[in-house]
Amino acid sequence: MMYESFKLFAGVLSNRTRFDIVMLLMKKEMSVLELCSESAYEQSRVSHNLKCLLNCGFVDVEQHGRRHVYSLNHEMKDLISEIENHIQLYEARLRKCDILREET
Amino acid sequence: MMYESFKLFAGVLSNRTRFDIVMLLMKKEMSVLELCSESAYEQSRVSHNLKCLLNCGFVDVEQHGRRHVYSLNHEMKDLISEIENHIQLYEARLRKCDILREET
DNA sequence: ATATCATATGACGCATTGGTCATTTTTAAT
DNA sequence: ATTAAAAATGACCAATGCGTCATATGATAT
Repeated sequence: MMYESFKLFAGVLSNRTRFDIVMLLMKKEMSVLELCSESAYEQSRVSHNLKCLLNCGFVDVEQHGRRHVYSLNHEMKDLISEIENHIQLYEARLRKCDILREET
Repeated sequence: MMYESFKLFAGVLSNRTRFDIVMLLMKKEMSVLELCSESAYEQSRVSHNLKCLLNCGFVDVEQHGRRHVYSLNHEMKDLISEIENHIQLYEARLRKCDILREET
């Protein structure tokens, strides 16, 4: 079981589009179009990936008129910011292994 | 940059074969054949994935005669056991969302 | 030197994933 | 009721990832 949930978690976030969306939603809740303009990804792309995030419990939606406002699930928010810390550690370790290129 | 390292980390572990190998190496260091028999994966499969794990800094090798003994990078070991804790949290959350099926 | 054991590598094929385009659904405004 | 705005969906295609099979490399023992 452990693995299924890890795979789900990792799979969701190891995609640039979804990762970016999640990071945007870390700041504030947004509608689909707002996410589009902030991310510069096209609408259907954002929608498809929001659906995925919704299915996996990463985000919640609330509908106001014709805007669907997406927010990061507040429990996920905590979890993700903790993961962020770990990743920074991991980054440092990867650099030691010369896996990651230095930024230009 | 953050994303690249996350993707690397997540990508490596969101594969059943590698995940299993890592979990086996959490217990003790092993040769390729030992990993094969413990995991029931065939040799080339294990080798390919060990190479990946090696490239990403997850594991180290030491050669004794014709045995190549793989061990979990000790820094990674800490990191992974911390991640394990988070995943348990995440699992609980996913269950609340009815994403994960109950075990049979 | 040859045979055998342990591991690594390469090439190929299948399956999965993800993005795009076009279209549809839903809601609000006039 | 029609139009326009906002979001969702479906189908298709391209790219990627992964496992398998066959083969190669390296190391030890005889």
